Amino acid sequence: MPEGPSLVLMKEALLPFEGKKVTAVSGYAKADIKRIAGHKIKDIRTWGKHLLLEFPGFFVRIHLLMFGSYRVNEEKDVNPMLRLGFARNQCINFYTCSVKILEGEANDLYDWSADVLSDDWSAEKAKTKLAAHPDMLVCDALLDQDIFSGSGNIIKNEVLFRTRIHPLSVVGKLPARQLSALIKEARNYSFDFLEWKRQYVLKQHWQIYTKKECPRCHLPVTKEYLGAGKRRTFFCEHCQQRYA
DNA sequence: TGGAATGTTGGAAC
DNA sequence: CGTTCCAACATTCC
Repeated sequence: MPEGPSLVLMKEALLPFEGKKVTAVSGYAKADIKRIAGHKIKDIRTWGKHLLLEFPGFFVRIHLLMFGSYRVNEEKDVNPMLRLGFARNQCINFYTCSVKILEGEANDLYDWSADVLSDDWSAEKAKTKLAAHPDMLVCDALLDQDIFSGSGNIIKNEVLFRTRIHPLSVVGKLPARQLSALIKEARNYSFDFLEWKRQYVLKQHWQIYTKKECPRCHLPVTKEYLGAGKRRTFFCEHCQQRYA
């Protein structure tokens, strides 16, 4: 489910509820979700992997983590973390997710220039942030939500393959051209991901993620658990150059 | 069949 | 006390 592009699709599915009043709230989320009742949803937006439901004076932040899911106007067999009821029996259900309520306006708390899918995305700012972390591995950089908000493990793997950069390359050692390509492709692949996911054909377009053989040179793909979070990483030793 | 995983956090352990 | 590690998450996939 949950890399940035999947959140954009979720937002699209929820858009019909913008401007609608929440008439009932339930769920086992620990946050004070009752206060949502009676308020109209002012705005629905995303920041990376965060879904933001804006109400007057506060907003709800939903993160699907690894296993989260949602349903519109239907129920799953498990209890929802958060259920929002509307007129005429309409509802939104969120399952197995993180729900937080934050005070004020989302605009005051989020920097949309970090969101790889945002109209406000700034490649320049990403470059500045990367320059501030010269020792960081590129496989970690592409998972850093302050630099590439919305990028996840699939995007990481595919972007590194497309740019032919080895995951253990060091940010500060990347030649300017490769650094620019990395930043550009993080956004570019995210939009490909979005459209492929929309068409239910995402998986068939994976070039390296979960693959056994490199599509370029046909040598076996290497699979290792790399980076600070030891995340699953697929790469081609032959086609992806290591800058270290 | 069940181990691993598109993710993050909170708290234990050191 | 800073850093690291790991479990947990009313799950789903292959």
